[in-house]
Amino acid sequence: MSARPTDPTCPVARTVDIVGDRWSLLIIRDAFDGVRRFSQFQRSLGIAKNILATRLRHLVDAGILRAEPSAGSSYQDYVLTDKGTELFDLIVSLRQWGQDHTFTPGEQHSVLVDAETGQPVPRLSYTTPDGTHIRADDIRVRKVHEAGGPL
Amino acid sequence: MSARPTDPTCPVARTVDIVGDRWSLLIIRDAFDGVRRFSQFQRSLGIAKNILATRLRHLVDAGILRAEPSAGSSYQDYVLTDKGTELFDLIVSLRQWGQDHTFTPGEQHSVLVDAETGQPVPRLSYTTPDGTHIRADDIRVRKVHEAGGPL
DNA sequence: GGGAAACGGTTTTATTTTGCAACCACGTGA
DNA sequence: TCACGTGGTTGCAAAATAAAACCGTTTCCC
Repeated sequence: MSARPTDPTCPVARTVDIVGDRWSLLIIRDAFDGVRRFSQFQRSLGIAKNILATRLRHLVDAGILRAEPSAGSSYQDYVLTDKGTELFDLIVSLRQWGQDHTFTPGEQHSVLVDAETGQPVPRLSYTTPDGTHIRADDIRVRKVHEAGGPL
Repeated sequence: MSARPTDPTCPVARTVDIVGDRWSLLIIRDAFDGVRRFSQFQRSLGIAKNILATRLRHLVDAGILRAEPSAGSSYQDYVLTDKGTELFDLIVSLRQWGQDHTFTPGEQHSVLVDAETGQPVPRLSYTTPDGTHIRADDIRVRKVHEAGGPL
């Protein structure tokens, strides 16, 4: 996806190189919403067919989507692989920030609901395994060239 | 940033319209790492100056960065606003997925460490306020046109 | 089975975005 | 003051994206 490789030691940069463009992110969002077929993506996104084709190819090549035969049809479905499904947190992050910062109070938007009960999902936050919340000030990034003990 | 407005009821789409491109995301990443000056961004990213200028302008217009006078200089700093700082989860999501899926076992990469102790931050996961972990299968998206009670 | 429409693309061509290099005014440092 | 760094802008070339036409296959429907 990326022209020139970005900082090769930064996981953020590597992810951005793979999914860091408008259409890829929206395709992945749709995939989480159950969109599977070429024409469904096209209608949902209003994307040109040629660029949809190249994006799907890239995402398949990247192991994020898998093309598999569609049930009861000779066409194929594009479905999230496990690797793709693990982009869930990323889509949630996009969604939550969008809810918080791009809608006026009364404005309607789609919401996450519990698959069983249909109840809205409360706001999610990042925590460590022991339940501690982490915010931006709590951490910093240690680059690979910095000292810091073995691994 | 976006040519044609995407689905106006989807918070994911709105966020993608604002920060859903390679350079904006990397600029925001750098901002979290303490980069503040035009030339620092330029050197860190290897980005052309004209496109850096337009991206910074967009991010300032979007309220994600703020241009403020640099301490002890007549130049200015670009610093994250509160709105921008709340993109922290998004950058963490990019980072964690990148760590998990774009590095081979032995390969070195930058890591998040505790600002105080310098210890690596354990893997973060999304939880509800009562501590429940949420995964992709647990939820679905309810679109605005679907019924679902008031609001 | 036959015709029409939908599907899943590819190709061609136009438009937009990006990247590069040169340039420039202002600040700063020696 | 003289050179260099900063923070851009401008003009041009290259690349990515978008729109439209086209095309073989599949499915729908009678």
